[in-house]
This record gives sequence, structure tokens and C-alpha cells, in this order.
Amino acid sequence: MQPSTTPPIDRLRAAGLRPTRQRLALARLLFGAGDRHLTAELLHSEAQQQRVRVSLATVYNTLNQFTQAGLLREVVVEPGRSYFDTNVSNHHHFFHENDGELCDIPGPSVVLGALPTAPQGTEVTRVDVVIRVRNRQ
Amino acid sequence: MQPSTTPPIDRLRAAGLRPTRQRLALARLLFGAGDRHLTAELLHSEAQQQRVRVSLATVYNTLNQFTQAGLLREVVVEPGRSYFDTNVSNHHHFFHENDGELCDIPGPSVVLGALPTAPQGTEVTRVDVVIRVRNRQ
DNA sequence: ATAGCTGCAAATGCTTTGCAAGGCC
DNA sequence: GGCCTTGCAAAGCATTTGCAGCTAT
Repeated sequence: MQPSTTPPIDRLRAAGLRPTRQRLALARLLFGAGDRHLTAELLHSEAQQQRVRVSLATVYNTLNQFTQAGLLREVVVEPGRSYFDTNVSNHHHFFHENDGELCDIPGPSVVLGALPTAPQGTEVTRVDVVIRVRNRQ
Repeated sequence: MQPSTTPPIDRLRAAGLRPTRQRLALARLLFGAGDRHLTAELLHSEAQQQRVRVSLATVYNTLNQFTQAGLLREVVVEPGRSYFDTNVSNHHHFFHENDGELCDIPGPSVVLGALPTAPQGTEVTRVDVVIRVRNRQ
């Protein structure tokens, strides 16, 4: 995927989020370079490297707000670490157990056949497929 | 699945774990009642209810040892919470977003069609499918 | 002007660890 | 007896929260 064509400021406005300096800076880092899988810690250190003054707490809050607004998707693959994925379309992931890296699987190359029906009174919100891989010994 | 037929003490011995009072008690709780999905906290409180003196730290250590020995499987669906599954065979899960409950999907009712090939130099260790469901509004 | 953000530091929640005391072989 | 385990409390992380000050609109 190429960098988004929607300017960050419009993305934020469209999501009902006030475009503050911090949010804009984070949005640029997140959406300016194709699909990314970032932890809060990682995004925070990227921001610091670019001389953007943002506290870690704000990074967390911002990631949660973006996720709630549908701009990001949270992916949990390891206890005690959350990844945020800038690709919110339907797709799945490879998870490298050795280096803790997450990467997209192009949508159509995983085929889910028959899905079981959801339990009584519930509806499916999402199907997550994670293929865990390890370096071949 | 019915309660295991292998006595806890033999399970532990087979896994190379010394059958101490605490491990035996936890093994009975875990494997004595069919397939279960427990957090450390939950298992600890069950143990307390049964008047089994075990510290939470020991519950954590024990769950990790059991997992490493292949008696349990760790499932991560929410940040900051680990579930341990007594069913270590190949199967997938429903996750109820409302009550945080995890339940098994009988093996053959999820059909994974074409899987993408693992990236260069890696091999697949596991494929996790989580179907997230929510109470129908 | 004012409602909404941000920063900082403190609080929280889950999990791990260090070390002395205890228990299995 | 010797070594592995346990308990407790303390430490460790990742994440959230409270509140005073700041900032878009």
C-alpha cells in the first residue's frame, strides 16, 4: 500500500478528533509511510527522534482514540504488548516469534472456508488469523 | 472432551515435573473437568475456594511450566490478560467481547483453505484463529 | 470563552523475580 | 542430604488516570 492520500488533518477532522499538534505529528508518522505495525513505545521513540515533543501517555491516549475512531486496528499477539496496525481493511498476520515482528498477509491468500455459526444471540465482529512462524532451525 | 483419564501425578512425571502438592492440586483443577480456559487469577481463586494453599506467584510459575511442558496452551486475545487452555490439540476459539469469555470451536468447523507460504527461512509453528463475537444489539 | 487536549507523575494491573524456608527423591 | 519448589514481598513492565495548565475553535 502506498502512503495515504488523505491529508492527516482531514483524517482527524473526519474522525471527529481535534487536530492538535501532537495528533497531527503522530498521524503523519503512522499514515505517511504505508502499512505499519507499531507499539506505543516504538511510536513514541520515533516521535522523539523527529524532535516532536509528545509524552508517552499522550501516545497511548492517541493510539486508543485513533483505534476507537477506526483509523487503527489493535492486534494482540503477545501478552504484555499491543500492536497497532495502520491497515484497517480485512486482512491477517504473520507473527515472527523470534523477533516479535508482525506483518500483513495479503488479503486473498488466506482462505477461510466454512465458518462456524456464532453462539446464540451473538454476532461476529471480527475474525483474526495469526500465523506464527519461527526461524527454521 | 471428558475429564482426562491420565492421573495428574503421571502427567506431571511424564512432563518431567516433580509432583508437588501445589502442582498436583492445580493439575486436578485444570485437567479434572474437561476443557477449560483460565486466567492465573481465576485458577488462584478456585484453588483458594478449595482450601488449597497456593500463592499467586506459584500459580503463574506453574502455568508457565505446564505451558512449556506442553500440558497447556497460552492464548492471547486481550492486552493485559493471558488465558491458558487445557485443550492443546489443534482448534480455534470464539472470544466474547462482552464478558471476556473464551470458548473452543470444535476442530473441523473452521476450514482454513489456502494458507500463504511462510516467509523465507521460517516455518509455521501454529495458526491461531479467533472469532470475536459480541451480544447482538 | 470554553470544551477538549496534553504533560507529568502517580496509580494500576498483570506478571516475574530474589531469596530464605520447606518438601520430594 | 541435596536440589528443586514454594511463599512472600518487592520489583518490573505496559498501560491508564488525575489534575493543573494549555490550545483549538
